[in-house]
Amino acid sequence: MSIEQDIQQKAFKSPYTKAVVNIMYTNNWLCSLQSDLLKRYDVTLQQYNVLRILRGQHPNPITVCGIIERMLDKMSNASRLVDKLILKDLVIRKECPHDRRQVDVIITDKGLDLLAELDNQQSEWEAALHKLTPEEALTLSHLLDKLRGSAE
Amino acid sequence: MSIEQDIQQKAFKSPYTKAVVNIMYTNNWLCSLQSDLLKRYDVTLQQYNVLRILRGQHPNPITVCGIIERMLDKMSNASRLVDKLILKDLVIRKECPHDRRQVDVIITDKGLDLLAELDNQQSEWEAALHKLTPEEALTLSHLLDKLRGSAE
DNA sequence: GCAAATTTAATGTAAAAACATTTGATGTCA
DNA sequence: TGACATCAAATGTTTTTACATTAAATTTGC
Repeated sequence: MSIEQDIQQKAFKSPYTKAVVNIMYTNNWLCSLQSDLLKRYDVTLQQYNVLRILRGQHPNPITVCGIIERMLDKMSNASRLVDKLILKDLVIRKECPHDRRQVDVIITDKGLDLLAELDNQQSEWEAALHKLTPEEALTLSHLLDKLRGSAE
Repeated sequence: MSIEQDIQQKAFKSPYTKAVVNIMYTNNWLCSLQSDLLKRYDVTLQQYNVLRILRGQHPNPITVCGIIERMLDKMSNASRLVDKLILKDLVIRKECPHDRRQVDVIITDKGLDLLAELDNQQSEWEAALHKLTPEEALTLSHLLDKLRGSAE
Protein backbone atom coordinates (compact mmCIF):
# COMPACT_ATOMS: atom_id res chain seq x y z
CA MET A 1 0.00 0.00 0.00
CA SER A 2 1.09 3.55 -0.63
CA ILE A 3 2.07 6.21 1.85
CA GLU A 4 -1.49 7.54 2.09
CA GLN A 5 -2.71 4.21 3.36
CA ASP A 6 0.29 3.63 5.60
CA ILE A 7 -0.38 6.75 7.61
CA GLN A 8 -4.11 6.84 6.89
CA GLN A 9 -4.10 10.25 5.35
CA LYS A 10 -6.53 11.11 2.63
CA ALA A 11 -4.55 13.45 0.43
CA PHE A 12 -1.52 15.68 0.52
CA LYS A 13 -1.45 19.38 -0.13
CA SER A 14 1.11 19.03 -2.89
CA PRO A 15 3.40 16.43 -4.43
CA TYR A 16 6.19 18.12 -2.47
CA THR A 17 4.50 17.68 0.89
CA LYS A 18 3.80 14.10 -0.04
CA ALA A 19 7.42 13.48 -0.96
CA VAL A 20 8.68 15.03 2.26
CA VAL A 21 6.34 12.98 4.42
CA ASN A 22 7.29 9.90 2.47
CA ILE A 23 11.00 10.52 3.00
CA MET A 24 10.47 10.84 6.74
CA TYR A 25 8.25 7.79 6.87
CA THR A 26 10.66 5.70 4.83
CA ASN A 27 13.58 6.90 6.91
CA ASN A 28 11.87 5.68 10.06
CA TRP A 29 11.07 2.40 8.40
CA LEU A 30 14.71 1.95 7.45
CA CYS A 31 16.03 2.99 10.86
CA SER A 32 13.74 0.54 12.65
CA LEU A 33 14.85 -2.30 10.43
CA GLN A 34 18.48 -1.51 10.90
CA SER A 35 18.26 -0.84 14.64
CA ASP A 36 16.63 -4.20 15.21
CA LEU A 37 19.53 -5.85 13.46
CA LEU A 38 22.17 -3.85 15.31
CA LYS A 39 20.56 -4.41 18.68
CA ARG A 40 21.63 -8.03 18.59
CA TYR A 41 25.22 -6.81 18.54
CA ASP A 42 24.67 -4.19 21.22
CA VAL A 43 25.48 -1.29 18.92
CA THR A 44 23.27 1.70 18.23
CA LEU A 45 22.71 3.10 14.76
CA GLN A 46 24.78 6.16 15.58
CA GLN A 47 27.64 4.06 16.89
CA TYR A 48 27.48 1.95 13.77
CA ASN A 49 27.68 5.00 11.56
CA VAL A 50 30.73 6.26 13.42
CA LEU A 51 32.38 2.87 13.10
CA ARG A 52 31.81 2.89 9.35
CA ILE A 53 33.33 6.35 9.07
CA LEU A 54 36.38 5.11 10.97
CA ARG A 55 36.68 2.08 8.73
CA GLY A 56 36.54 4.38 5.74
CA GLN A 57 39.71 6.04 7.02
CA HIS A 58 41.48 2.97 8.30
CA PRO A 59 44.37 2.58 8.86
CA ASN A 60 44.51 6.35 9.08
CA PRO A 61 43.10 8.09 12.15
CA ILE A 62 40.43 10.75 12.04
CA THR A 63 39.70 13.56 14.47
CA VAL A 64 36.42 14.09 16.28
CA CYS A 65 35.77 17.06 14.03
CA GLY A 66 36.31 14.88 11.00
CA ILE A 67 33.76 12.40 12.31
CA ILE A 68 31.15 15.11 12.84
CA GLU A 69 31.66 16.41 9.29
CA ARG A 70 30.96 12.99 7.87
CA MET A 71 28.09 12.06 10.13
CA LEU A 72 24.63 11.89 8.64
CA ASP A 73 23.19 13.87 11.48
CA LYS A 74 25.63 16.35 12.82
CA MET A 75 25.35 16.54 16.53
CA SER A 76 27.62 17.87 19.14
CA ASN A 77 28.20 14.75 21.17
CA ALA A 78 30.40 12.77 18.83
CA SER A 79 32.80 12.95 21.72
CA ARG A 80 30.49 10.94 23.97
CA LEU A 81 29.73 8.55 21.15
CA VAL A 82 33.44 7.82 20.93
CA ASP A 83 33.44 7.29 24.69
CA LYS A 84 30.87 4.54 24.31
CA LEU A 85 32.85 2.87 21.56
CA ILE A 86 36.01 2.96 23.65
CA LEU A 87 34.22 1.21 26.50
CA LYS A 88 33.50 -1.62 24.08
CA ASP A 89 37.10 -1.65 22.80
CA LEU A 90 35.88 -0.93 19.30
CA VAL A 91 37.99 2.21 18.89
CA ILE A 92 40.94 3.89 20.56
CA ARG A 93 41.80 7.48 21.16
CA LYS A 94 45.29 8.69 20.38
CA GLU A 95 46.80 12.08 20.93
CA CYS A 96 47.33 13.99 17.78
CA PRO A 97 51.03 14.81 17.31
CA HIS A 98 50.88 18.11 15.43
CA ASP A 99 47.92 19.71 17.21
CA ARG A 100 47.29 18.87 20.81
CA ARG A 101 43.76 20.20 20.71
CA GLN A 102 42.76 17.45 18.37
CA VAL A 103 42.25 13.82 19.23
CA ASP A 104 42.79 11.05 16.74
CA VAL A 105 40.36 8.17 16.77
CA ILE A 106 41.14 4.80 15.22
CA ILE A 107 39.03 1.70 14.81
CA THR A 108 40.45 -1.41 16.49
CA ASP A 109 40.69 -4.93 15.08
CA LYS A 110 37.74 -5.83 17.25
CA GLY A 111 35.82 -2.97 15.67
CA LEU A 112 36.74 -4.12 12.18
CA ASP A 113 35.68 -7.67 13.03
CA LEU A 114 32.33 -6.43 14.25
CA LEU A 115 31.78 -4.48 11.05
CA ALA A 116 32.73 -7.49 8.95
CA GLU A 117 30.19 -9.55 10.86
CA LEU A 118 27.59 -6.85 10.36
CA ASP A 119 28.35 -6.67 6.63
CA ASN A 120 27.17 -10.21 6.33
CA GLN A 121 24.00 -9.45 8.24
CA GLN A 122 23.47 -6.41 6.09
CA SER A 123 22.91 -8.50 3.02
CA GLU A 124 19.93 -9.96 4.84
CA TRP A 125 18.17 -6.65 5.16
CA GLU A 126 19.50 -5.22 1.93
CA ALA A 127 17.62 -7.97 0.18
CA ALA A 128 14.50 -6.27 1.46
CA LEU A 129 15.42 -3.28 -0.67
CA HIS A 130 15.68 -5.17 -3.92
CA LYS A 131 12.13 -4.42 -4.80
CA LEU A 132 13.80 -1.58 -6.65
CA THR A 133 15.98 -2.28 -9.65
CA PRO A 134 19.54 -0.92 -9.43
CA GLU A 135 18.57 1.75 -11.94
CA GLU A 136 15.59 2.80 -9.86
CA ALA A 137 17.81 3.00 -6.77
CA LEU A 138 20.11 5.36 -8.65
CA THR A 139 17.19 7.45 -9.86
CA LEU A 140 16.01 7.69 -6.28
CA SER A 141 19.41 8.93 -5.14
CA HIS A 142 19.54 11.40 -7.96
CA LEU A 143 16.12 12.83 -7.12
CA LEU A 144 17.12 13.22 -3.48
CA ASP A 145 20.29 15.03 -4.52
CA LYS A 146 18.23 17.31 -6.70
CA LEU A 147 15.70 17.91 -3.92
CA ARG A 148 18.50 19.17 -1.69
CA GLY A 149 19.86 21.27 -4.50
CA SER A 150 22.96 19.09 -4.53
CA ALA A 151 22.60 17.87 -8.08
CA GLU A 152 25.53 18.78 -10.21
CA MET B 1 27.26 18.45 -4.95
CA SER B 2 26.07 14.89 -4.67
CA ILE B 3 25.75 12.72 -1.62
CA GLU B 4 29.29 11.35 -2.03
CA GLN B 5 30.72 14.82 -1.69
CA ASP B 6 28.37 15.85 1.08
CA ILE B 7 29.54 13.12 3.38
CA GLN B 8 32.98 12.80 1.82
CA GLN B 9 32.68 9.19 0.94
CA LYS B 10 34.38 7.83 -2.12
CA ALA B 11 31.96 5.20 -3.32
CA PHE B 12 29.09 3.10 -2.10
CA LYS B 13 28.95 -0.66 -2.07
CA SER B 14 25.79 -0.73 -4.14
CA PRO B 15 23.14 1.61 -5.52
CA TYR B 16 20.94 0.36 -2.68
CA THR B 17 23.37 1.34 0.03
CA LYS B 18 23.76 4.69 -1.66
CA ALA B 19 20.01 5.23 -1.77
CA VAL B 20 19.60 4.29 1.89
CA VAL B 21 22.34 6.63 3.02
CA ASN B 22 20.89 9.34 0.84
CA ILE B 23 17.43 8.91 2.35
CA MET B 24 18.85 9.22 5.85
CA TYR B 25 20.97 12.20 4.89
CA THR B 26 18.09 13.96 3.18
CA ASN B 27 15.79 13.21 6.08
CA ASN B 28 18.18 14.94 8.45
CA TRP B 29 18.48 17.85 6.09
CA LEU B 30 14.70 18.20 5.99
CA CYS B 31 14.27 17.81 9.74
CA SER B 32 16.84 20.50 10.46
CA LEU B 33 15.17 22.91 8.09
CA GLN B 34 11.77 22.28 9.57
CA SER B 35 12.89 22.29 13.20
CA ASP B 36 14.50 25.68 12.75
CA LEU B 37 11.22 27.03 11.48
CA LEU B 38 9.16 25.43 14.23
CA LYS B 39 11.50 26.56 16.96
CA ARG B 40 10.30 30.14 16.47
CA TYR B 41 6.85 28.97 17.49
CA ASP B 42 8.07 26.88 20.39
CA VAL B 43 6.85 23.61 18.93
CA THR B 44 8.91 20.51 18.28
CA LEU B 45 8.71 18.52 15.10
CA GLN B 46 6.96 15.69 16.91
CA GLN B 47 4.41 18.01 18.46
CA TYR B 48 3.79 19.54 15.05
CA ASN B 49 3.17 16.13 13.54
CA VAL B 50 0.68 15.26 16.26
CA LEU B 51 -1.11 18.55 15.73
CA ARG B 52 -1.43 17.85 12.02
CA ILE B 53 -2.86 14.42 12.74
CA LEU B 54 -5.42 16.01 15.04
CA ARG B 55 -6.33 18.59 12.45
CA GLY B 56 -6.82 15.80 9.96
CA GLN B 57 -9.55 14.44 12.21
CA HIS B 58 -11.06 17.71 13.32
CA PRO B 59 -13.75 18.23 14.45
CA ASN B 60 -13.73 14.53 15.39
CA PRO B 61 -11.59 13.38 18.30
CA ILE B 62 -8.93 10.71 18.03
CA THR B 63 -7.56 8.38 20.68
CA VAL B 64 -3.93 8.16 21.74
CA CYS B 65 -3.74 4.82 19.98
CA GLY B 66 -5.03 6.41 16.82
CA ILE B 67 -2.34 9.06 17.03
CA ILE B 68 0.41 6.46 17.40
CA GLU B 69 -0.88 4.55 14.38
CA ARG B 70 -0.65 7.65 12.22
CA MET B 71 2.65 8.96 13.52
CA LEU B 72 5.63 8.83 11.25
CA ASP B 73 7.75 7.35 13.96
CA LYS B 74 5.80 5.17 16.28
CA MET B 75 6.95 5.65 19.80
CA SER B 76 5.41 4.86 23.09
CA ASN B 77 5.25 8.30 24.59
CA ALA B 78 2.50 9.85 22.53
CA SER B 79 0.83 10.22 25.89
CA ARG B 80 3.53 12.57 27.13
CA LEU B 81 3.53 14.41 23.82
CA VAL B 82 -0.16 15.12 24.35
CA ASP B 83 0.70 16.33 27.86
CA LYS B 84 3.03 18.94 26.39
CA LEU B 85 0.40 20.10 23.92
CA ILE B 86 -2.18 20.42 26.68
CA LEU B 87 0.18 22.63 28.67
CA LYS B 88 0.22 24.97 25.69
CA ASP B 89 -3.58 24.82 25.30
CA LEU B 90 -3.19 23.46 21.78
CA VAL B 91 -5.23 20.32 22.46
CA ILE B 92 -7.66 19.01 25.06
CA ARG B 93 -8.23 15.57 26.50
CA LYS B 94 -11.77 14.29 26.79
CA GLU B 95 -12.98 11.09 28.30
CA CYS B 96 -14.16 8.59 25.78
CA PRO B 97 -17.86 7.73 26.39
CA HIS B 98 -18.04 4.13 25.18
CA ASP B 99 -14.66 2.86 26.43
CA ARG B 100 -13.22 4.35 29.56
CA ARG B 101 -9.77 2.98 28.81
CA GLN B 102 -9.47 5.27 25.85
CA VAL B 103 -8.92 9.00 25.89
CA ASP B 104 -10.10 11.28 23.15
CA VAL B 105 -7.84 14.10 22.07
CA ILE B 106 -9.06 17.14 20.16
CA ILE B 107 -7.22 20.09 18.72
CA THR B 108 -8.30 23.47 20.09
CA ASP B 109 -8.96 26.67 18.18
CA LYS B 110 -5.62 27.91 19.40
CA GLY B 111 -4.04 24.79 17.94
CA LEU B 112 -5.77 25.31 14.62
CA ASP B 113 -4.65 28.93 14.55
CA LEU B 114 -1.07 27.91 15.15
CA LEU B 115 -1.21 25.40 12.31
CA ALA B 116 -2.72 27.99 9.99
CA GLU B 117 0.14 30.33 10.85
CA LEU B 118 2.63 27.54 10.23
CA ASP B 119 1.02 26.70 6.91
CA ASN B 120 1.99 30.14 5.69
CA GLN B 121 5.53 29.69 6.90
CA GLN B 122 5.65 26.30 5.27
CA SER B 123 5.42 27.81 1.84
CA GLU B 124 8.67 29.56 2.63
CA TRP B 125 10.55 26.35 3.10
CA GLU B 126 8.59 24.38 0.59
CA ALA B 127 9.92 26.74 -2.02
CA ALA B 128 13.30 25.23 -1.22
CA LEU B 129 11.99 21.93 -2.51
CA HIS B 130 10.90 23.23 -5.89
CA LYS B 131 14.15 22.25 -7.47
CA LEU B 132 12.15 19.17 -8.31
CA THR B 133 9.29 19.38 -10.77
CA PRO B 134 5.92 18.17 -9.46
CA GLU B 135 6.30 15.07 -11.63
CA GLU B 136 9.72 14.34 -10.17
CA ALA B 137 8.32 14.73 -6.66
CA LEU B 138 5.68 12.13 -7.48
CA THR B 139 8.27 9.80 -8.97
CA LEU B 140 10.30 10.16 -5.79
CA SER B 141 7.28 9.22 -3.68
CA HIS B 142 6.53 6.28 -5.90
CA LEU B 143 10.08 4.95 -5.67
CA LEU B 144 10.00 5.25 -1.90
CA ASP B 145 6.70 3.33 -1.80
CA LYS B 146 8.23 0.66 -3.97
CA LEU B 147 11.36 0.50 -1.83
CA ARG B 148 9.22 -0.27 1.19
CA GLY B 149 7.27 -2.82 -0.80
CA SER B 150 4.21 -0.61 -0.47
CA ALA B 151 3.68 -0.06 -4.17
CA GLU B 152 0.34 -1.30 -5.34
C1' DG C 1 56.25 38.49 21.75
C1' DC C 2 51.79 38.96 23.54
C1' DA C 3 46.74 39.74 24.03
C1' DA C 4 42.61 38.55 21.78
C1' DA C 5 40.13 35.62 18.83
C1' DT C 6 39.42 31.13 17.16
C1' DT C 7 39.44 26.23 17.14
C1' DT C 8 38.98 21.50 19.21
C1' DA C 9 37.22 18.48 22.36
C1' DA C 10 35.06 17.65 26.67
C1' DT C 11 31.58 18.45 30.05
C1' DG C 12 27.12 20.24 32.43
C1' DT C 13 22.39 20.38 32.13
C1' DA C 14 17.70 20.05 30.65
C1' DA C 15 14.64 17.94 27.49
C1' DA C 16 13.27 14.07 24.85
C1' DA C 17 13.34 9.25 23.45
C1' DA C 18 13.50 4.25 24.29
C1' DC C 19 11.97 0.65 26.84
C1' DA C 20 9.68 -1.71 30.54
C1' DT C 21 6.14 -1.79 33.98
C1' DT C 22 1.82 -0.49 36.13
C1' DT C 23 -3.03 0.71 36.48
C1' DG C 24 -7.53 0.51 35.25
C1' DA C 25 -11.04 -1.12 31.90
C1' DT C 26 -12.91 -4.40 28.71
C1' DG C 27 -13.34 -8.86 26.43
C1' DT C 28 -13.37 -14.03 26.59
C1' DC C 29 -14.81 -18.32 27.89
C1' DA C 30 -15.36 -22.22 30.96
C1' DT D 1 -20.33 -15.17 37.32
C1' DG D 2 -15.42 -15.14 37.91
C1' DA D 3 -10.67 -16.09 36.58
C1' DC D 4 -7.73 -14.87 32.98
C1' DA D 5 -6.15 -12.65 28.94
C1' DT D 6 -6.02 -8.42 26.46
C1' DC D 7 -6.04 -3.62 25.66
C1' DA D 8 -5.41 1.62 26.43
C1' DA D 9 -3.08 4.99 28.59
C1' DA D 10 -0.03 6.57 32.02
C1' DT D 11 4.12 6.35 34.59
C1' DG D 12 9.10 4.99 36.05
C1' DT D 13 13.67 4.59 34.69
C1' DT D 14 17.66 4.78 31.88
C1' DT D 15 19.83 6.36 27.85
C1' DT D 16 20.32 9.78 24.24
C1' DT D 17 19.87 14.16 22.33
C1' DA D 18 20.11 19.16 22.09
C1' DC D 19 22.11 23.10 23.54
C1' DA D 20 25.25 25.87 26.17
C1' DT D 21 29.50 26.36 28.53
C1' DT D 22 34.23 25.37 29.68
C1' DA D 23 39.19 24.32 29.15
C1' DA D 24 43.13 23.91 26.65
C1' DA D 25 45.78 24.70 22.38
C1' DT D 26 46.60 27.28 18.40
C1' DT D 27 46.26 31.16 15.29
C1' DT D 28 45.99 36.02 14.25
C1' DG D 29 47.05 40.78 14.34
C1' DC D 30 49.43 44.36 16.32
